[in-house]
Amino acid sequence: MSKSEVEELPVPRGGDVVPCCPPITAGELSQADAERMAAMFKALSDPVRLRLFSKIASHPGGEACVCDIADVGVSQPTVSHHLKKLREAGLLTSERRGTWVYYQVAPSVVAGMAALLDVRD
Amino acid sequence: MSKSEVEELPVPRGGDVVPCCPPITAGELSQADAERMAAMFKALSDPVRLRLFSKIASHPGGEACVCDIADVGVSQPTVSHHLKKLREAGLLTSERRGTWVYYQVAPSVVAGMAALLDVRD
DNA sequence: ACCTTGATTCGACGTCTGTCGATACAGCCG
DNA sequence: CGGCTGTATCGACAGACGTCGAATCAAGGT
Repeated sequence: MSKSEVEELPVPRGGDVVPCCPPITAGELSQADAERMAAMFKALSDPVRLRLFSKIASHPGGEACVCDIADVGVSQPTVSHHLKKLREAGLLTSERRGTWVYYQVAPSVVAGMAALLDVRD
Repeated sequence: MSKSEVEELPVPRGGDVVPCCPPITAGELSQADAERMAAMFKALSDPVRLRLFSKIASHPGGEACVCDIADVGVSQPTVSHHLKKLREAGLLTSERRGTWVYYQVAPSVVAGMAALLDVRD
């Protein structure tokens, strides 16, 4: 087994919109859908991760170097740990360019979360 | 101190839209905003809570009796515990009518979460 | 080669969280 | 009143989580 670790969610790249789940008002979530979505919400359920995510999302192009966003009040290993969590949840992708590592938001995945929360009544 | 417990977020009722936070692409979240939003995402970060929430949201009128949604595979005290968490996060309100307790979704709060995740690029 | 800088992994620690059974509370109905 | 049903609280416990310092890996520069 070459990947016994936490399974990394596949991250769709490009402009394709991935309808992860119907709006939550459309019907009950299945057990499987609930677990997948819960994992994504859990990734954003920490203030540090939320700030890291917002720093990346608000950077031009939706991407940022770790060194640009590391100032969130915790140690640098902790920042790395949180970025890994966000990446494993499929909300971010990472790419090494020379000395630095750049993280990008996965827009379609985040849009899927927003679509789930469409509760207009 | 009459409420030394977990502080319950105020739940706006009625049709008024509450712009909790600007889209996450608009700029970095402040520490305080990050903590408030993280608390909401944390409330939806559990599969059981997500299924309870979806059952209520998909009920007509966005409200449901506990007895109608309690079948999610965990014990009744655990269901009650999760509903309390969702209520404390401001995502649900509760109301006792006779023997039964009805939970309703707080649409504007959920809409605020969705607005935060507006990451169109 | 070596050292420096950026980033990840490792190991440990205290805290928070989800779960349960037992118990208590709130209304209805005989 | 006394029992019954629906819901909430309590106390306990195992497992997950966030954090850190130390160590390791990756690229560049001198």
